[in-house]
Amino acid sequence: MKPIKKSFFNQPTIDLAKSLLGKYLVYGKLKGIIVETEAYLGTDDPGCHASRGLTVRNAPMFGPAGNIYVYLIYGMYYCFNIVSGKTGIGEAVLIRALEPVEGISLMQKRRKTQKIENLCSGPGKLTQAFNITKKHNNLSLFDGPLYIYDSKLKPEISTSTRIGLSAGKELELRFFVKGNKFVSGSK
DNA sequence: CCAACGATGGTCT
DNA sequence: GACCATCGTTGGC
Repeated sequence: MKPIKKSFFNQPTIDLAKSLLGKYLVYGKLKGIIVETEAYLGTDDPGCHASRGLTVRNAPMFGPAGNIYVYLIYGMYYCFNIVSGKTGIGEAVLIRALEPVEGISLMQKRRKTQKIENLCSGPGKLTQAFNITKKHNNLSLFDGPLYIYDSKLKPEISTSTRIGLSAGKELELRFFVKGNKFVSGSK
């Protein structure tokens, strides 16, 4: 098991959002299977942070594919995104949920719960479980400490509208593993 | 079960 | 000063 090749991130953002399902997110001894993602499509997508052009906050989204974009939401939680598309267009994939695989006891400690289904089943939960913060903003997935590992899993993919948006909510850009109990909102 | 709501702070107007 | 790509708790049934 090793980090996925760089060319994997060069596919179109919607394809990448689907392809990431079933892959591993790895940080030290922590590992989880990506089971839920959302695509954000640059300046033409009203739900995307990049829709109003380059700002201090969204600058990492305009960087090269495979970089990391982390931002603070509601003053308390971080969201973890993988930058996608060509440099300068502001696209990214939000990682919304993971199925915990390794390092579960540490995740339980950080999340203050024993319940496995509640460790990484939401964008704010998984960053808490993995201790992903603003210090990871604008790093790349090739230089550590965070990596995407390849897998041979071929999950069945379901689609829906994105969650929590006020603009662009009609677009079907959320992708998740069908029937997986670690997807957000599954309780 | 589920709907409503408050916490909390950076970013942008 | 308003707006969030959220979550845990509360209080109703």
